[in-house]
Amino acid sequence: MNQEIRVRFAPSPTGALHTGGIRTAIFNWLFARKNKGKFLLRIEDTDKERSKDEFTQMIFDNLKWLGIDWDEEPVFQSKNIKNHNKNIHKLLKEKKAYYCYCSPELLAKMRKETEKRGIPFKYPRTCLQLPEKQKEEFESKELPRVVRFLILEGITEYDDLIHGKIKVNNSEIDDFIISRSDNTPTYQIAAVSDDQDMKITHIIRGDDHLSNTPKQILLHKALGFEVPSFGHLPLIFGMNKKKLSKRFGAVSLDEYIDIGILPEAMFNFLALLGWSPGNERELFNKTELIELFSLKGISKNNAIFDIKKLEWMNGKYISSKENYELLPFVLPFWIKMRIIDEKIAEEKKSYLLEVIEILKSRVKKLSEFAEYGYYFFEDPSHYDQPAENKYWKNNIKERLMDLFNSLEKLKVFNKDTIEKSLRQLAELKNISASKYIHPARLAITGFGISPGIFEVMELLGKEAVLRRLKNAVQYLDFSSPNL
RNA sequence: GGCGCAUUCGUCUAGGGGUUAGGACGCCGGCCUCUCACGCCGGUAACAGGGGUUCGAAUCCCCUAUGCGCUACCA
Repeated sequence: MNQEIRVRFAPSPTGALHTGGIRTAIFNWLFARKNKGKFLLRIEDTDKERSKDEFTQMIFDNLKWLGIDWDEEPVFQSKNIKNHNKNIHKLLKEKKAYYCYCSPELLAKMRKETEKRGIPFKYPRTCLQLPEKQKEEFESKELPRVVRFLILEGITEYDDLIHGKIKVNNSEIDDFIISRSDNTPTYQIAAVSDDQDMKITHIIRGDDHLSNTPKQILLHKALGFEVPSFGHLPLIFGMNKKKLSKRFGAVSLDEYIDIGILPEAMFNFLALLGWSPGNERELFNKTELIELFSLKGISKNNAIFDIKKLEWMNGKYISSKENYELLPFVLPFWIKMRIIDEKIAEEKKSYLLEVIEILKSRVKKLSEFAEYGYYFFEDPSHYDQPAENKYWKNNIKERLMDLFNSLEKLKVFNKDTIEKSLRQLAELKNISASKYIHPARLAITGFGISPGIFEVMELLGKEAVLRRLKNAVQYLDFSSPNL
C-alpha cells in the first residue's frame, strides 16, 4: 500500500470538454496532489472517425486554463495498439477469449428477436462451440472475425471508493468484443491495457462507467494484472435534469470562458459540485482545496449545474482580485467589443485599472465590464429611454446648465469637490440633490444606473463631464425644445 | 425489458438513532444610499411514499415510486 498513487484523466478527443469531464479532471488532480501522487493524462483517440487533433489541443488548453498540470507526457491511446493487441493475443492463447465470425447483421437480427420476447440479449456463444473444421473453413475464406472475451461464471465484486461494495453476477455480463473485425482493439481492452501500462493505482471517473467496471476487473484478472481501485463520481446535469448537451445552454468550458468566468471561480465551483469538505465555507483557493480534499466527501447523487451560483462565485472572485490581475482577463472583452485596441490599452493602462476598480464590485461576469462600462471610453451616443422619461423633465436644461456652470468653476476636480459643489447648488436652488444627480448620471453615462456618479465624474475628468453635460443639453434642445 | 446506482429546501449541500434539520445560491423584505451593485440584517423553503426495527427513525432494514446510467465491432 506504500506505492505511489497514480491517477489519470482520460478524455476522448471527440468534442470540447464539458463540465462533467472537467470536474473529473479536477477531482483526479486534487486527489493526486493531496496524496503526493502523480496525475497523468491519456487521450483516448481510438475512435478514428470522431477523434480530432483540434479537440486534443482544446483539452490541453482547457486544463492549462484551469491551472491543472500533468506529471508525465500525455499518453495517446492510439499509439499503444500494439500493446493492446499483445494482450488480446495472450487472452486468445489462454482460451480466455475466442474468435467470433458472426456478422453485425446477424447479431442485430438475434438481438431484435430476443428483445421481442422480452429477454435481454447475450451473445449465444455459437462461435465458441464451433467445430475445428468449420473454423478452418471460415479462416481459409478470410471471413471477418472479432475477438470476444469469455466471461466465466461467478460473482464480481469490488469496493468502490465512493459507492462502497458493488456486486455483479457475471451472468449479467455479455461476452463483449475486445477486438474489432479490422483488428483494432475496443475501449475496454485498451483502457485496461493502458491503465496497467501507466501503473494507474486509482481510477476515478464518472458514474457512467460504473457498469463497465466489472468487465474491466475481469479483464485485469484474466491478464494476471493487479486490479486498481475504482471510484465513480456522480454525474452533472443541466437545469432540466437532463444530461448536459449542446441543446441546453452553455456546456463546454469554452463557452464559460466566453461569457467571462474566471478560472479560479470555475475550479472552486466545480470542486464543490458533488464534493463537500464538510464545513460551511464555500470559497476556497486551490491550495486549500488540495489540503481539504478527500474521497469521503464525495456525494453519491447526481448534481445539477446551477449557473446562477457559478455567477455569484465568479462575482466574488472578480471583486476580490487586484485590478492588475483582472486587466488581462478584461482586456479581451473590451477589445472584442471594439471599445479599445491593444495600442491604446498600453497607453491608458492606469486609466483602465481605475475603470476596473470602479466596476468590479458590481459585475458578475467579465463580459459585463464591456456591457456596462462603455461610457468610460466614449461619450453616450444615446440615452436610456425610460430613464430619460423619468429624470429629464421640468426645467431640466436649466438644471443641467446650472450644474455645468458650477462644475466649470472647480479648480480641483475630484469626487469630493464635485459632490460638494453639486450639493451647494442644490441648496442654493432649494431642491434636492437627487434632482441634479440622476439627470447628470443620464447625461454622463447614458444610463439611469451606474457606479457612484461622483467617482465616475472624477475618473472621466472635467473636460469630458462638461462636454457630456453640454451634449445632453443640445440633445434636449433638439428633441424636446419645451423642457 | 434486464442489470446497476441514487433519492434532505427550486439548486448545491451539512448532519447520520433524540437537532427549533444547519449553511450557500436563488427569491422576497429591510438597512446603507445619488441609482445599481457590494456589504449588513431578516424571511421563504426540504428529509420521495409505505411498511418494519426501536422508548424514539431524516438517520438502520424491506418494499414501492421516481430519476439517472449501462445494456454498440462509441469511449
